[in-house]
Amino acid sequence: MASTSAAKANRALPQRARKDEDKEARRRLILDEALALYQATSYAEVKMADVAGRAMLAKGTVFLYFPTKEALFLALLEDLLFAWFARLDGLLAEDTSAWTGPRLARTVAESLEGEETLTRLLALLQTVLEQNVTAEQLRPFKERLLAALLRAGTLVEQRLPFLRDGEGPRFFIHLHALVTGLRQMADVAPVAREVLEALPHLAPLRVDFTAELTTALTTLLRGLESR
Amino acid sequence: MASTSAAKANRALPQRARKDEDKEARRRLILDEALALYQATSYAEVKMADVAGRAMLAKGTVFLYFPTKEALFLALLEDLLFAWFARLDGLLAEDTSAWTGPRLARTVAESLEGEETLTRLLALLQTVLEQNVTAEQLRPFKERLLAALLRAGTLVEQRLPFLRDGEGPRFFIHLHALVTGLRQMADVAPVAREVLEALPHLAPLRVDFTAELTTALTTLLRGLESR
DNA sequence: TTCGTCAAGTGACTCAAGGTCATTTGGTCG
DNA sequence: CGACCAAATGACCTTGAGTCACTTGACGAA
Repeated sequence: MASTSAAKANRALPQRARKDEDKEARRRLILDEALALYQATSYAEVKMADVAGRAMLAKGTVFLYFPTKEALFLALLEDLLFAWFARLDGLLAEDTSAWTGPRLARTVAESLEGEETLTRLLALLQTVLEQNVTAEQLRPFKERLLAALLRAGTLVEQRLPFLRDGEGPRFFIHLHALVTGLRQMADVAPVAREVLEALPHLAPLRVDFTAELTTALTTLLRGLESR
Repeated sequence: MASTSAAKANRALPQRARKDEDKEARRRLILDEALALYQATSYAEVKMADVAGRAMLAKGTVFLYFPTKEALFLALLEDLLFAWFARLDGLLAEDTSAWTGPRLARTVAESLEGEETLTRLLALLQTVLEQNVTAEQLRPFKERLLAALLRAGTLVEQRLPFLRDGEGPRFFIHLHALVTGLRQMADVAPVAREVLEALPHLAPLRVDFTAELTTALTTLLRGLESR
């Protein structure tokens, strides 16, 4: 548990974060350390004690900033998810001419290419993260999600002339489902990976996330276009 | 933890299951009790001690039949999943004439209509169940899955003339992804349900599993047909 | 029928990890 | 400079999965 860059950032902070900005910095620090651990392992393997250790804080302190492990990871997901939405909005706003289905499919799939952490967290959302969180913690997330969904949905409807009213947001519902499902299939647990690699004839069960998402979205949009 | 029908079945068994058939019956009993608890609550809320209690067995005995909680639920999923595949195979074999995309979409979606437990477990597969299971336990599952996928995929290719080689199995990959994702969105945790019900404007975030699966599959298949 | 054997069954125990809280202490302000 | 108080601490609590030394019922042999 060597000193990390984030831990260094911590030492720059006063020992007690009394100003709101210091609190925010410490919160960020905890999120960063949790993220680093999660990227290296899995949700179950990330221990709250380790997060605290890496951030050079006592375990109890972490619980001052996040009431549960699930709340911590929900906050992490929130950061990544809405950052992605913002980036996608940018891509959709860049070119206001009419788009083709395949172009949208590619744009979306590629925008998720490097977002393994985001998509892994997304797959945890309903089965894990929403399990130990209060309604008060969940509400703002859902509110932001809806807003982002409607905004991005509207943009998509503007780009794709063949979309009918309300099909933009629905596109994102299906996207969410596909991302969740495909990420689970593509990013298998070490045991599963071992099994799949040991038995070559199981190759059809292996899934390339971006490739599969692209074809699924392309097909889905072609289906909408050809009515 | 009153006596259940399965517990009654247990009492009909000898106290020690020495014959293979008795062992199998006891194994089934444990699975049935775990299923009953899971249907009433959630994976996290099912305690191994409760499963044992309902089956009128000591906790240690349950671990004689299933090495981990995850292995128990994987076995449960295996039962339900391959029973469903068998039923779907039946439906696909019933009428050997050419099918339309919407017909297949409806058939599949409806065959999953009453399978909430199956689809909920499926959504747990990669994020939870494969986490604490050995490769030896997982291999037979994956083998059976591949076989079922190829068989059902072949049948689908035979019914839908517009499908190209290998697109039958791929259809099931996408189906798996959609089912996993949509189930997670439709079957939200109690907290999430509370939030969504308290705030009517969040209605767009609610998902009707069968309806959404049907439209997604229909659109997907139309996309394949219109090339 | 009885008895020895041994695997099935048991439940008290261990262990790990999330979460709590009485106590300590550093920063701020009068 | 000292009092105050919220931030920080870490020993402790709780819960639940999983273990294992011991008990016991089923069955075959005598």
